[in-house]
Amino acid sequence: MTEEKKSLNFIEHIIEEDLRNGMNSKNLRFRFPPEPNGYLHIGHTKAIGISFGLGLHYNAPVNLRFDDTNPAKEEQEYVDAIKKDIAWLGYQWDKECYSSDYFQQLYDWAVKLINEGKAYVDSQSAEVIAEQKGTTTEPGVNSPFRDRSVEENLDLFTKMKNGDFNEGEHVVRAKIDMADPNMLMRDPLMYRILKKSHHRTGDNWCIYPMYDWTHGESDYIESISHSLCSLEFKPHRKLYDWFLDQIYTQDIRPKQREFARLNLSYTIMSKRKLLKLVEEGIVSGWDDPRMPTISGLRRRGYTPASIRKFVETVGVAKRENVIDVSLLEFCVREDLNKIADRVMAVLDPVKLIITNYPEDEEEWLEAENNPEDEAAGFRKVPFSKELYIEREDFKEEAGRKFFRLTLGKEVRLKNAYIIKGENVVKDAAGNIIEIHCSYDPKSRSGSGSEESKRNVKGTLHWVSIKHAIPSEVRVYDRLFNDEAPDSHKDKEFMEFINPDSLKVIKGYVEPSMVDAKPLDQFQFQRLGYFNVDIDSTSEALVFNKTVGLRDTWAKIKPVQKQSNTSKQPQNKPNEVAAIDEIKRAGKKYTNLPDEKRELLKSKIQEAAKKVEIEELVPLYQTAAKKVGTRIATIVALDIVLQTKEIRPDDIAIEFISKAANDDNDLLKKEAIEILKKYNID
RNA sequence: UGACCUGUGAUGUAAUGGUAGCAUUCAAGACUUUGACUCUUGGUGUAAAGGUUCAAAUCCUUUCAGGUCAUCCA
Repeated sequence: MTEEKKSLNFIEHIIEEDLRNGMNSKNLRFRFPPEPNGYLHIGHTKAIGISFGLGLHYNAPVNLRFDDTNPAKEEQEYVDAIKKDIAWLGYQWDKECYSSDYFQQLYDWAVKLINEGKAYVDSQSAEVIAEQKGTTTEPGVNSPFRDRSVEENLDLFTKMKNGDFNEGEHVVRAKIDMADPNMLMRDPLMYRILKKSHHRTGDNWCIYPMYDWTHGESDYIESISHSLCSLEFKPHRKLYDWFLDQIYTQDIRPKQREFARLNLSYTIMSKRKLLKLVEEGIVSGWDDPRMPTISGLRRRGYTPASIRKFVETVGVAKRENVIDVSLLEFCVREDLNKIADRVMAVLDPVKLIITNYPEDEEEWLEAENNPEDEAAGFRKVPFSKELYIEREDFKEEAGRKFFRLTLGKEVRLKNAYIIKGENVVKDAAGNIIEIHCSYDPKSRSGSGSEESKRNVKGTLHWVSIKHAIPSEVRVYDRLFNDEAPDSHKDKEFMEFINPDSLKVIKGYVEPSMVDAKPLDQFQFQRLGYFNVDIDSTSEALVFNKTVGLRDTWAKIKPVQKQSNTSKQPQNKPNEVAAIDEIKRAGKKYTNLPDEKRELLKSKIQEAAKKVEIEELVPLYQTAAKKVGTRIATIVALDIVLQTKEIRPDDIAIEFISKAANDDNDLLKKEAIEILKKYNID
């Protein structure tokens, strides 16, 4: 163990405190309890990372427990997939457990509760029980069956177990308090009748325990010390503890603690919604490389180490969060940079002819596999008179910031020679079909000559046409165009699907790639990280783009006018800054006293002069839940209209009217004033 | 109009009454046979108001904002 002082998260603080209070660290034990009803996704990795990370930190065992109490939704297929994914991530569980293994114990304890008058059989319908529950502001009423005798309860429970009743005829409920402010304490269900085969217990049971009755008791059976789950289970804690109180006799008593779940920008995380993407054919399956599932990420080329690093970096706390995908991307790049061999591939080719290079000559030049890893060694790449280079790497003439090939300028071909652009050949439509250039024979990389060391500003990657292997390359973009596709009250997440999330293109890779095997990872130099897809064969190579390289050039080059209208507007830096300014101001707006608010307003107005209406609309939409941002956006819109001297168009009107009907008075006031100003009803 | 939870730069997370730190993003620069990597530098922050204290992000009060809770789901 290193002496390194890492800051602790709040869960570790809790554990440290328990240890200080006399808990033996040998009694520490954690668990990860997935329900086997779907595939694991990046959100689950946080929970996995927390519990298994704690196990590693404290050298404590971590159980993998399948929470399989609902045979209607669960299948063995998912159990297998979950185990595979966790193992792939690099975590080792101690025991493999199943809630279903505890059905008998749970049943026995339920009998004990009935005997003690703490549970009863209710014979009402689901609807009636729901009605009697009351609401968050009104207490519920007792079931007429609440005071059945122990004998009757026992008899009915036995018959339920024996299959004498149909589904829905009876349930078992804990007898707690129908007036408790916590809805979960209002006589929660413990058992329901389900005449379904279970993937492990078969037809042994036709009554199945509910989550609340199962979870804490399972933790107890397994001697879990700290039972960590996500925040939405916070209200369940009271019940968790109540159930434990009924059966608890030993020293070790599990503790439930809750953390905020992971949200990723431009991503959805709900199993139900992911399933919809699969079912509607938006993606090719659960392992489609665009999916946020572990299997999708694996196929896309993400490494276990990068995902573990991501989870670790993201941290643990109790507040709602949205993590930017750029952090995930950073984590893969960081890992792949160290381990991926570099190769050359051209994805958008244009022919380059070296006029003074001998016709039939070919040379096999030495290329370094990975400058970050000396052990990676070298390989040979073939050079010849006719090459492909990236179309984007040539311009007939260009400004001084363009470091690539232009007419009359020199650049280096990576691992090869320095060349100079001479002239171009165009087709009838004016498209460049060939670039002619000359090379400096003495400038070969690694030859040791003066010329080989000459410094030219640009270096291009290339492939020899004769030797290159044509391959399929799948280039992915985010699946959704919206930062938070499932947080809009008035819009379905499906509306934000990016139609260009997959582009299949034909690329040319260097011949060393013949031996590439599925899931092998490479850096296509100057382009990004790519891996070999599982669809790939030795006859037809298929690559996935894992992630691009960081590209500072792309940010400064002028945006080309292209037809892809679905892309978000490429903001110029000062507009981005202005939008940020508005966002930031909005965040504070509602909390300020009036005078300060005026000050903030003038700030917003200043910033608003630099933006367009089109940029305000999405800002308003993403801020659906943030009142301050909505107000700031409306204030900004007002100024935009004024300074540009335009009347609001339909979009703007819709946008203002929506604001005028908002619950927040401040926002309402601002919006109504604008409507008045332009005489709109 | 209840109960519970949560508010720290753009994003995420530290500081447990004592110097607001780290990572990512962004910006500028150095280096470069990858406009990558690496390195240097820089910007933005404790929701608001009041109180306790020598000292408050931290404790108290109020306000504001966000979230969760009424499946025979987990």
